[in-house]
Amino acid sequence: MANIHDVARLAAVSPMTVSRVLNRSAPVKEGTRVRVEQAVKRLNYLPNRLAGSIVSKRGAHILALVMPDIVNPFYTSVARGAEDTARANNYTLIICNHDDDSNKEAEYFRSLLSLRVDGFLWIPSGDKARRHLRLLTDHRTPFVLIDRKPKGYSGDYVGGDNINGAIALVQLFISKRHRRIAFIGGPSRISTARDRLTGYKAALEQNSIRFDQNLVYMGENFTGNIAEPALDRFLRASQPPTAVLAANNAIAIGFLRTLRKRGMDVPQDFILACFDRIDAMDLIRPTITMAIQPAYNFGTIAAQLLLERLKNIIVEEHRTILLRPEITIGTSTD
Amino acid sequence: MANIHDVARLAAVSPMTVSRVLNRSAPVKEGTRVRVEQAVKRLNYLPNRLAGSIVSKRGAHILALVMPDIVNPFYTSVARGAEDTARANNYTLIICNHDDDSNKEAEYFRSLLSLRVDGFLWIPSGDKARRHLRLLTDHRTPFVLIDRKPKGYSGDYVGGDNINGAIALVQLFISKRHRRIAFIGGPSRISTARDRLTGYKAALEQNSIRFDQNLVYMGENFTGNIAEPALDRFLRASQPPTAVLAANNAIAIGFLRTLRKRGMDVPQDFILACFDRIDAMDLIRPTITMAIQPAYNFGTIAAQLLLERLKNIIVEEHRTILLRPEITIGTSTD
DNA sequence: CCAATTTATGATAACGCTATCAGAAAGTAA
DNA sequence: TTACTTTCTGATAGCGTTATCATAAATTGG
Repeated sequence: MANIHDVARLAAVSPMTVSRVLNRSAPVKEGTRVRVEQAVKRLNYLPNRLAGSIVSKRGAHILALVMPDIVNPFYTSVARGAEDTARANNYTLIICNHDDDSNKEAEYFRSLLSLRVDGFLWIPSGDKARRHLRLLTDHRTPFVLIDRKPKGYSGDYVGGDNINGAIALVQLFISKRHRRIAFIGGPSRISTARDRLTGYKAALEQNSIRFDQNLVYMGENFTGNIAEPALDRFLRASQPPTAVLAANNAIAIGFLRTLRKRGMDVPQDFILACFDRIDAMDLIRPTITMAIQPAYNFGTIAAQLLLERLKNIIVEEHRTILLRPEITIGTSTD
Repeated sequence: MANIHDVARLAAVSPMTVSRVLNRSAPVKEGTRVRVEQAVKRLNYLPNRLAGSIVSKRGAHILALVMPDIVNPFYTSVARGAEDTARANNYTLIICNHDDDSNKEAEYFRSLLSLRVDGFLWIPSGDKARRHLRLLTDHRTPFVLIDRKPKGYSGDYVGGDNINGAIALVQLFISKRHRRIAFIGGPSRISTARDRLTGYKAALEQNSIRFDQNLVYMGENFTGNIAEPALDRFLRASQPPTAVLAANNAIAIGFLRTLRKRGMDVPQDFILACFDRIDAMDLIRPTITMAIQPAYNFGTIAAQLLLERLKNIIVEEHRTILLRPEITIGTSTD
């Protein structure tokens, strides 16, 4: 494969002149430039970004997105937003799935830091992930957190307004005269689960509804698998709920699936609402109420913040961007 | 940030010895090794993979996945399979979305070759993408194609058996006594659209049903947007269809959505089947028949083939792996 | 037309690492 | 002990670039 010396030889200039033509890093006389460009074309030469980044100490223009699981459509949209923004700024994006496993996450960080990626977009695995922060700051690699905010973290962050989103959903239930309202959350080591629970409690309190621990199920993960034990718990309650708030899309789907398996359905047995979009929801009948977060924008905005840190100069210390979810009322809430 | 010289100094050895400890590339005496490891730990040193790859000429252990759109759950699963396999082999995965745009695709290839990625997993944008093949072979970067196979391509490939999949679906319609069967395909520059059309035609022929051009709509893309014009076309036919085969999940969803918008539904007005999974299909009523492709395995197998090329030695020239879709019969086909 | 600028180009060193060879240290055999 | 292996370690060079400084060429002003 051709290198910069081959091009230089063919164009009868020094490698340095080739470099200047390719990077526009200094003016080069028209005629020389054309000769170099022809040589580049002739040899099908593509400069080695790795080599360049080593000596210029500028990084190879790579961003990493470390996140739970690309298969969940919510995260997929975040990834797409990040990728589009990265590309628009001539960065390449690496995507890694940690499956909410802090050790897997740690391995990725080591590997990516070793690659000298320019920066991280990061949906952390949970509060334990705070231990990775040191690693990133030690290696002076900037990062922006997305969606989840570990306890005590105060750096750049882009996420949703989970507390008010949950309040709005519960309020909706209450406005439909429901008072036995259940909550299915994810693991409480993850901020989104905590915040949505907080919102749920706050809404109850605002309406003087007594909080009942039997109507809350915090699962070991954010998947549909936790819906069945949650339902079991609710049905065992002395006064079972009539409305259920699921902390995310996957849980809601799991819940609906479990209901139907048991011969129950929405809205006759429970009314249902959840966070995040469910694909093709309009085809499911009755449709579920969703607090849809602007996932794509999570990705674009976070990438922009990160790129600012990379390009600039100095920006404000800590920036927190909270985006409001959009509530889509489903027929299952009637 | 510490480099290998810093570690060497602290451990009172030469950089070369540090390198040997880190890469296990040659035996190092126990005591020395321990000193080096302590120094590495003390300095929080992570070797620079970029620098290493330049001199060892081994690539930085990066694979690239160039594909249409990570937002479609089918491709998402492919990506996840690829990522899991890459990780298991200590490779990092870069994901790029070309949106079926051959120019965007070309830009990515240039950028990724410049990064000296070790190999490509590639779901091409269409037949025009064949022009990029030269670029890859010129730069001696191995690749494996997934899902789509441009006309005339004969290298490594992992995909689905689209012809027989389509035949099976049409056969299913016919077994339910349908004879006016329509097909909604994607652009015919994409092999999956072509092959599914081929299967559709073959099944008709096998059953002595005359092919009717008015019952075929080949859209400009693979999205749900093409469903509406397709339906218009079908309804204008002298004898409208009673069964519809959609070439992928997105088109089927678009079709169902369009139907309902117009006060029609499945299965009373049409029965419906499609390729690829639709998430939470079991919640949609009636459910649609799907030829579900093992997308995750597309990713894992393709990555394995690629890694074989990278690690080995010489493998067979051209390998084609065709995986059969699994047909899930939906109630809409009753 | 000559000096003083400005613009264009090249030579050299360095980035952080590893391949390679050479030499030192340790182990073995006689 | 000596000679011969074998094991370990280091010096050097070089991977493909770019930063930096130096010099050559072109341009400007008087």
